Amino acid sequence: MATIHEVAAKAGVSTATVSRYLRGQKVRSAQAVNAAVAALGYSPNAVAQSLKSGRTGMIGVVVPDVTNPFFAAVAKGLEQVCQGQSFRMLLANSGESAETEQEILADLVHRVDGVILAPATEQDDAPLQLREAGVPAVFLDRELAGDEPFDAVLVDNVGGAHAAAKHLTDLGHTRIAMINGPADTTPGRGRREGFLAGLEEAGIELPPEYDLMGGFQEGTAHQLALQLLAQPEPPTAIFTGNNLMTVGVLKALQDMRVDVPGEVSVLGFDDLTLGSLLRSPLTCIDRPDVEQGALAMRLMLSRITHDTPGAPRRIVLDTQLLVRESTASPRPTRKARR
Amino acid sequence: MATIHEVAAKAGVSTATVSRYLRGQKVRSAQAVNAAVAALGYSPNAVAQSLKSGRTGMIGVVVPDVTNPFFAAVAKGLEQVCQGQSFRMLLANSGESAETEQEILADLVHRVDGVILAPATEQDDAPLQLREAGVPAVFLDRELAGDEPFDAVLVDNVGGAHAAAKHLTDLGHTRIAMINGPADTTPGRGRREGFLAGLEEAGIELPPEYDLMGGFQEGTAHQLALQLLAQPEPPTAIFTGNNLMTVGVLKALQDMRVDVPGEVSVLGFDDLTLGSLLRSPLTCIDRPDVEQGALAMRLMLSRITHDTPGAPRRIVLDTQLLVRESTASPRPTRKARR
DNA sequence: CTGAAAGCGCTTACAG
DNA sequence: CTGAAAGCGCTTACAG
Repeated sequence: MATIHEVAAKAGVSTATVSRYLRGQKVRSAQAVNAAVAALGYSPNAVAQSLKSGRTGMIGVVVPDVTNPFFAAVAKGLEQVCQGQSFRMLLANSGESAETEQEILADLVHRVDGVILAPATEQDDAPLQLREAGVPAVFLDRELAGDEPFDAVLVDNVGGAHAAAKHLTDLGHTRIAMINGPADTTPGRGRREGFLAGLEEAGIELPPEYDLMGGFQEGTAHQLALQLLAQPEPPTAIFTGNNLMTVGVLKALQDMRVDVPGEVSVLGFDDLTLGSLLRSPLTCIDRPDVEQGALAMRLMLSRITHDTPGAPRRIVLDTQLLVRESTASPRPTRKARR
Repeated sequence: MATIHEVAAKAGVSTATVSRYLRGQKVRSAQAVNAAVAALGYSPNAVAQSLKSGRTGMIGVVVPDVTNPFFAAVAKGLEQVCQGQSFRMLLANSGESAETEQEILADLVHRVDGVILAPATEQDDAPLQLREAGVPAVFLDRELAGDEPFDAVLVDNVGGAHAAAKHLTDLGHTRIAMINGPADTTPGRGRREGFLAGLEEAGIELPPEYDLMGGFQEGTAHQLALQLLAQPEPPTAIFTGNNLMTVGVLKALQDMRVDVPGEVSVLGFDDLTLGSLLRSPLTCIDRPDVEQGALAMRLMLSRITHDTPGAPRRIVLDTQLLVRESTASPRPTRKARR
């Protein structure tokens, strides 16, 4: 690949002049420089530019799993904003592991202008190194437990889960179970809190055997759902902590030939891509996922390009109860399944 | 952030010694250097290292849309292999636009060690610049029309679509429609070719009014499906060119209250994430998507790290017909819908 | 083993 | 407007 020196030589000028020409400054030899650039197919080396400027034009994005449609949608929002401002995304998967996340951040710290991340847990201290290194960070959908102030774009987990509980109790359910993700993550904790509060308002308890927790994954939710169905008194409604868990539960119910919502109502936090095409179109707590990504990126870029100072901003997006067909009033009589 | 100079000063050695120590060489002052590194929280600047070495440790990945679950799955495969070899992925969306792709590639060319991409069209010549720049390229799921030899990891579009046609004709369908993506893309062309061949074997034609084409998107497929249903003699079976188009068609059929497979059978190329949970579990042409990504990344890394020379490799993965419940024999009698 | 020095490819005050 | 020169933060032959 041609360097600026070759262009300068060919055009009979100094590298400074070539550099200036490329940055749009007036130069006497514009003609010659332009010709040389074209002839050599020259484009400046971005790595060298970064070393000089200290800017890389890249935003690191660390998510637990790109395959999760929620994060895919978020990535789309991030990308849209990013691209418009000629920044690029450096995408990495932490796989919900704090160690992996730590490695990724250490590697990213010098090659990005900022990091947008969904930390593995709320106790995670890996992100603190970003602050020490002076790299702007924006938390996405999750934050840290400490009172370290960071920018964050979140969703109203408590409110959403509260609405979910209300919907189920309003329908008349009393035997309600929750299959949720880890309580040491922002969504896990918030959704639990909101759901319990909602149940309590209706005077309903969540007995331990209905209070199940696992990774935010399809597989674990599938198992937990089977466990639930095997109980002497299975619930008539299940609230699931995220989209992946909803899928696991729906598959378990389908495997066991349990009718939804006839025998069991299902309400998920987060919609499914094909929510409306399902055998039982999913009732869910919906939220603006693409927008969440777009907001996070805008927040980041305003920090970087306008060098916006000031206190961290915490944006909390509203959720919406989307009533479809996977929830209904419980049947008057029910027998335990086995 | 601390530099190697500060570490050297603190340890009372030269920067060369610090550098050597960090690369695992034996140095007399290991103790002191180690202490200085720790005290300053030093980590080498990856950008500077790249400038020296010419290696960036990054692989550019350019796809039309990360939100498409197929590409999300591919991205997962790419990521898994990548991470294991301590490379990072620089992900960009071309949005099916050759211009955007061109810009992205121009920007990426200096900051990545290789590019894995799904070109917007087969006539696209943007990727040729990668070759000129000496940047290894691997085509993913799509290739170029010319006989430019490039590495590629593809899927057997012709064979898969052929099997799809056979399945439908075997069921007894004769009025079969195809809603496919652009013929100037590898999948669009191949699937068309295979499907037509399959129909022909059964002595069935594809009349122009059953031969619909649009972008590989949900929206266009939705419209085209409505168009199909409005015809005096609508088809009894529809083959869709990709997952997004399948969703569009299924939604259109649901909107119009058309029973699947009672009134219309649907067979899609590529599975849907929730294929089994749908109202009519989808019969489809399935393929190993995560593996396709993993293979592409392995191919890329073998080019880069082993500096493997030799002719371009073209890997074509097999597809599999997955029969579920969205296809059935046509009803003996049918009336036109309106 | 070690350090001084050159150089990766740029950009930008500093003189002119 | 222009060029020589310094410097961004590293690494690595080259002498010692």
